[in-house]
Amino acid sequence: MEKEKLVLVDGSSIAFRAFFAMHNVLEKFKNPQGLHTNAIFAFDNMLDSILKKSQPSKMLVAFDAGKVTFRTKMYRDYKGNRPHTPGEFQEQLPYIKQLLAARGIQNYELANYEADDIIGTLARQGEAAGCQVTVVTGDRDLTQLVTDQVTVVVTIKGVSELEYYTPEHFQEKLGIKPQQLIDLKALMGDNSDNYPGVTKVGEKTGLKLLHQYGSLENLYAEIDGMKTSKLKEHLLEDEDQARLSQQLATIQCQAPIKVELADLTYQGDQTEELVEFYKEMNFQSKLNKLDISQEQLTSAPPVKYHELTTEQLEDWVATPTEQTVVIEMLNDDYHTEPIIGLAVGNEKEIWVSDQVELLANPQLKACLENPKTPKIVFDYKRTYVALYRHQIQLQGVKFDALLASYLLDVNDNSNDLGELAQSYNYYQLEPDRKFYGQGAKKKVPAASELKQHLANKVAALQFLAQELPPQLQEHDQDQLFEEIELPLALVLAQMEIAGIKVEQGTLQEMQQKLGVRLAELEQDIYRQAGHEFNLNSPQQLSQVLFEEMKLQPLKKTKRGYSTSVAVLEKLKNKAPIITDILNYRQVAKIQSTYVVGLLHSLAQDGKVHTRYQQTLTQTGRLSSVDPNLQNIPVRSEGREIRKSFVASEPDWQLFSSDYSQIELRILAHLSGDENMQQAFRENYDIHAHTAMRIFGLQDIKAVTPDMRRKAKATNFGIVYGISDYGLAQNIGISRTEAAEFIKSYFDQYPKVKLYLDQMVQQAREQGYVETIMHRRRYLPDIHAHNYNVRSFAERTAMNTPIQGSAADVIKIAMINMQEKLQEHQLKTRMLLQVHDELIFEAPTAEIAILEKLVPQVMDSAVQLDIPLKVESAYGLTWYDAKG
DNA sequence: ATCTTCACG
DNA sequence: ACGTACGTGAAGATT
Repeated sequence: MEKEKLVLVDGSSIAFRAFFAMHNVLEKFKNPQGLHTNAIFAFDNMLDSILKKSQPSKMLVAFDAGKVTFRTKMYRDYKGNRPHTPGEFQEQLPYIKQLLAARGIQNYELANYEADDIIGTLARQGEAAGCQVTVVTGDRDLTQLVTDQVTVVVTIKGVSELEYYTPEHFQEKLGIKPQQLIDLKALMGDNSDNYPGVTKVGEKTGLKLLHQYGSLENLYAEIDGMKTSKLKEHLLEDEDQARLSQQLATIQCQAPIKVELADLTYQGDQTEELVEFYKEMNFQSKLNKLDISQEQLTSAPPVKYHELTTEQLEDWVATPTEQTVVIEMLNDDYHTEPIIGLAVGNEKEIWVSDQVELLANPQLKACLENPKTPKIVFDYKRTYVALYRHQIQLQGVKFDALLASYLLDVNDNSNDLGELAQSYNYYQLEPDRKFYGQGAKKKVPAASELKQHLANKVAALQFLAQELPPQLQEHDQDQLFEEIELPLALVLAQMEIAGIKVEQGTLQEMQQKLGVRLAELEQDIYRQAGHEFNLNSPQQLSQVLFEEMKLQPLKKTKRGYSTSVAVLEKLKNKAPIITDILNYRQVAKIQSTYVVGLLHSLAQDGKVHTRYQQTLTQTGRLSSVDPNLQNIPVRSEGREIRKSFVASEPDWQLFSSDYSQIELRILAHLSGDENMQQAFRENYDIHAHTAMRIFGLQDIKAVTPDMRRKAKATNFGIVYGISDYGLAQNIGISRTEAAEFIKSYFDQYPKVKLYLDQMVQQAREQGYVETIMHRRRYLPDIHAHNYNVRSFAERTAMNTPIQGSAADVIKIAMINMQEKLQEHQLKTRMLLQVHDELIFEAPTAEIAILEKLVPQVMDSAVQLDIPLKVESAYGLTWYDAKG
């Protein structure tokens, strides 16, 4: 028969470790009642990994009962130097015990004894009963219990990195037997438990003594034979302390515990209790990991629905009320994904079908296209594009729960209706990740299940459509939602559908040429290295450079030495191979990401249709995927890629307009700094103007290119949330110099300084910062104890209102622009947005109109205290349409 | 799945 | 004393 497995956990030390392991997210892990939950969460993670690894049949988690123990009676100062445990930790302990109950695990504490003693006692009992015992703790003291039957697992970092102490490992590590640990501690004392041991004896000396004498007992028996030394003096002088420390270090293995081995049977998760507990703690991810049915998660009856058929449509159309619309696709790319089902619902009934042909029904089409029938959706843009592919132009959308949830909190951006509903304590919709599975296991379930899922989506959406609008109002975000994000979704859908034409031939030619160059560079590099290797592997490259060629590594990464451009640039003059590598890197990047990547994204119509992610960034910017058209090269030779982007019709051209220094202008506006505002009003070269001011020059003509470069970097730094270190890195000056730059910058633009300080202050006081259109970003880390984490939040507080307001401005401009194009009945199409730039395709005949219209619309998007500036360019390709 | 690198504003 | 500039996405290697 297999041995019974007993797991004993030092709950006190593990909970404490768990708390600090997730201390950096302390303020993010709070349940709706304001209880901190980080230690509970991390503790549960640790339970998962123990249960998985050990598969125990018996288990117990022991806790310290209080500060007073038999050890404090022996020695008043025992653990007397422990700092006060934080309240955020204390409050979680009762819940950790509740968690244990819900997971079917016993916990126990005993007055006057520490968790260690309970564990020691049960470990010996378990051993005697023939169990295989595993002890889990954050404290190395417990390793004194190690035997062939008792393994002690000690957490090294956090709660995930573990060290397994078997007799062999213990021997290897310390060179003594586990039981000798007690005598070692008797000699060296314990700082964290605050007992002294023998003066001047630490781990090294202690071990040496034990190797020589075997035990404390023996040492003092033979101490007369020891030759005279300071050490001997200390040993004699501190004998009492040593003997006391020995007692303190000894784990009591016969504590008068009131639990028996037989009580410790591991029961397994108590599903109902655990579900309630996770709900109370707001542990959405854990709820979803539980292997339970929908019914077990919610007590409500299943959502009722009708099968939507052609005949049913008659009834449905007859009642034209507010409709909730769900168009389902399995994967992300709605430009190509097939629709697998649809559902509609009003306040009375829900209809569902997996028959996509229904979309050809004229009545259904008419209803979806009727602007007077208000619609509720989740992801307007996705829904619009999917229906557009079925010749339906969705109209009348008045609420998008995805957009609303993004505005309410940009942090939880799961983009999943089920998860969103759960965060509002609505549990009748499984998240898609769980319903469809993920990775290789992802698939569409049987029709009946799918239809129930879609009906659940409608119901959840109806719930959210009630829940979210009042919150938008409370945030003062009605305008942002109704006049910006919602109409923008339609504009973006139209841009994505239009797509931009890419000349396949141009790219293929580039692919040829670059392929030849890459092969040459590769051979050159192999020759210089003396052998072939994988040039794309930073690991192998650093082997060649830093080990074989003995170049000086300048920077470390997590896995080895960095081979980034910054490093290689500095090594350039040490070996000719570096230049070739840099060259290879640049060309390889262009080839793989842009030439080959773009060719893969080319659709049947010869165009690429990116998707703009409207609910992703923390600042309100858009992002672009599949392909990313917001990072097509422009600074280097990769710019050639832009020659393949062309207008889609003969005698049309590409036209591009961009805001000049929009972020600095917004800073000038927001801060109200007179000096900066004046510079923009007078239309000075802003970086030169800054240089003149911070270098104390009388005339802008006295500014050298290098001064301007540094001033430009400083301006950027200000926008990013300045730090002397960051600025120093960027322009290659010392930190002291950078600090002087910043000081003189703030002297010249005093209100900028004031404004940035205010933003940090505001984040501290109200927990978030805002853009001019009330886009909000919460910054819980602003209170972090960790300097780095806190500093990051402070820089974010400074940067987000600037970057985010710029995003607001161009979004408004895009909506207005689309309107103007229609109003003037222009054929011009808006195709791309690159943060501060809009790209259009236009008949050559309309270019002259655009040259006036686009800048006019863009710079009047919002009224600021200083003018906005827009610059335009056009040409046959995107390469040419760049000023 | 995560890391490293590098492209953009 | 601490060690970072803000916001993104894709490719390829490695775990």
